Amino acid sequence: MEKIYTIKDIAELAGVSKGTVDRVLHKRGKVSEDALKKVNEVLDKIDYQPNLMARSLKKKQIYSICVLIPDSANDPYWQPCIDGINEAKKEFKSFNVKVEIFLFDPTSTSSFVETNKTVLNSSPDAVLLVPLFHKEAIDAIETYNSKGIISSIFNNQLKSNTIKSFVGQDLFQSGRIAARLLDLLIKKGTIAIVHIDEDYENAIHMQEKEKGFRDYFENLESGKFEIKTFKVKHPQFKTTLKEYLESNPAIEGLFVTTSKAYQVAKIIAKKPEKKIALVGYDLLENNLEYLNNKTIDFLIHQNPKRQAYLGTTSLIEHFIFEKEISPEKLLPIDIVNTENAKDYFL
Amino acid sequence: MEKIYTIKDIAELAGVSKGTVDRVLHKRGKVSEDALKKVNEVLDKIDYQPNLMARSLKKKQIYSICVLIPDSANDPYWQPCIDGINEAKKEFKSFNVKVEIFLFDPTSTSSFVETNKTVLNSSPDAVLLVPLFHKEAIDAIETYNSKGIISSIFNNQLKSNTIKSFVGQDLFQSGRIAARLLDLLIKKGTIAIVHIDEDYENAIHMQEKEKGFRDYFENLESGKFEIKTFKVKHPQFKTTLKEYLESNPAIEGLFVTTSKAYQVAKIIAKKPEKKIALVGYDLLENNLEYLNNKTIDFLIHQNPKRQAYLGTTSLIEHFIFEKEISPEKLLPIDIVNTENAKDYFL
DNA sequence: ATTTTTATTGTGTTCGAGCACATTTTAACA
DNA sequence: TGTTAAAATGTGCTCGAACACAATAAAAAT
Repeated sequence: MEKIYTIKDIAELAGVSKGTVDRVLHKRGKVSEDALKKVNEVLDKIDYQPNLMARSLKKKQIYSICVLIPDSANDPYWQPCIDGINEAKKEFKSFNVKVEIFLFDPTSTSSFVETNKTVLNSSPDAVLLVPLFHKEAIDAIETYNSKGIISSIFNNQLKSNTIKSFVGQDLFQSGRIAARLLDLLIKKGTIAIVHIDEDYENAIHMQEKEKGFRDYFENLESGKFEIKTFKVKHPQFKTTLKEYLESNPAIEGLFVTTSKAYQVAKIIAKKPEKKIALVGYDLLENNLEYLNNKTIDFLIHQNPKRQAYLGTTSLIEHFIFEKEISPEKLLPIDIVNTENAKDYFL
Repeated sequence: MEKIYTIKDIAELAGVSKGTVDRVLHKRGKVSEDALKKVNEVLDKIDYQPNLMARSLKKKQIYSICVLIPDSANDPYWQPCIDGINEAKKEFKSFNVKVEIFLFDPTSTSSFVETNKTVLNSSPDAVLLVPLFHKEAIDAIETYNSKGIISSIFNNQLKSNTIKSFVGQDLFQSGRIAARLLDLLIKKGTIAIVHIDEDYENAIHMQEKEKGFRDYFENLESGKFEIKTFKVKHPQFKTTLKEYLESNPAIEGLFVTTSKAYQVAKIIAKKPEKKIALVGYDLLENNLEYLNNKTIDFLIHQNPKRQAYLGTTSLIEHFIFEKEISPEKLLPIDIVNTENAKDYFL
């Protein structure tokens, strides 16, 4: 256990006052070359670690972090995010940080824009957001950046060099995993990728998952599988899918790229004459129900709670511990079946 | 954002001095009923959260935590634990905690006992240990307890009411997961549970995994599977397993209950005439090699790094944040295949 | 040489909790 | 009632870093 040095120690070792040491440490100038040298010599010899307790006790500044996430009233997928953020808040409650959650309607672009405006008005030190709307998110982040506000994103990837950090999963790989699981479930046959409820062109996550999924089978070269894509939006969903399945009786497996696998499960559960393998995303209650009755074979866990937690803590720790924010944090892609589902609710 | 109260605030609100408030908060006595009432009334109205920065700045006591883990020179499974502990150390380096790692030889009971003696001599505030040897671990924990030293365990479960906390996995469930995966991999046939390299009677983890595994198939009632058990210890391992497989040609799947699946893989990889499904534990390099060439189908990740990390941080946070130590923390049981293996190395 | 200006260095206070010690109040006893 | 013991309460210093401000030294101007 090596000695812990304080500013006072350094001052004594260098033969100057603690004020001078402080000026050197913070590069505030007003230090003679002679004194600078003396202090730096000591600093080179020892490993000075400022006492963060003392620092944050003294510093009056309260850092403000705003988190923008979709309202879970519209999509239960987002519910765990709140828990993750609150967990981070609780963990750092004694520190000088204020974390505020702002909800927007995931079905409304203008709601997203408006919420960003509100956030901007409160002029926070950092913003963590889910960039659900590509163009609008880029704009918002640009604005934050121009005001010196740090922005991080999670859940959805976005290419922008003003973003400090992304927390999420490798969606291409995620698609490959789904492919591997379906490869295992059915040894051959036709598989349909089902994109529901979101606009394919605007949903990069769907595209990435599809790419990864197809990539797996292309490299397999077995020729045992045929992959199709099926896109559908909500209102007409039920009948459309039913028709699609009836006109494609060769389909042995389905890969649902969103958290809406339960909607598909509802339909294929009614056709017990033939078990269709089904892989989807996210541990929503509805999904778990069909996982447990084995209509859904596997769910891939995107761990929104942990994403939100890590996104928040990395910002908090940046401010209070001066930790660097890692530009990309990819979470493991958890494979969930009947047996380990409950483990993921910590 | 509700106001943050300090002891001084409370003193003013209650019309007493901060010394009195301090006595009430810490139940140090020497407070008149009248003053006690006044302070408690204020305390009831507001939500006082002591400033942990100020507290740990003032408190000079350095808490000492010792961690006892098997030496990874003997078994690479333990290597990640060191990383997990160091991560915890790094995270809390500014706080008044000292974490020391002690290694023991996992093949030697006396090494375990000796290391515990060394730890005891350093009289730490808490001990986190891997109770590899059942009886000796109970004894050690008993001794720690009598000296007022908190003890937590991880990786291996142990029933003892003097233990503060266990971090690990539900091994019964873990066995069920392996069963589910093999059920999926082969639709019928004989499956052997392979216990290698450890003494079955002393290794509760093996027993629990076997119980869970058998439980799954018993409740299946399909009659499609036959489950056998095969125990073997190191030296003669290779030839014995080969003979066993030859004399049991009906075997379609193997479940290896330890991290030594690669040893089994080495053997069955040489019999390409028939693919035997193989499920094992832990992301050792050797295992990953066979996972990638698909000799091993699935690995169950026991996440030793996270176990060690959580075990350590829960003790640290107990001391510096006065957090309660949860008696049991069960980690998710991660299913790993070729596609998501690399995700688990953060 | 003396004053003024500027550069450099040192001192002292603050943050909030914890605790030792000083001071005041109350009770006990002669 | 006065004295002493005991109980209750208040005061003030400390932890380490940050920063304002005072103090000193050096340089420039008169």
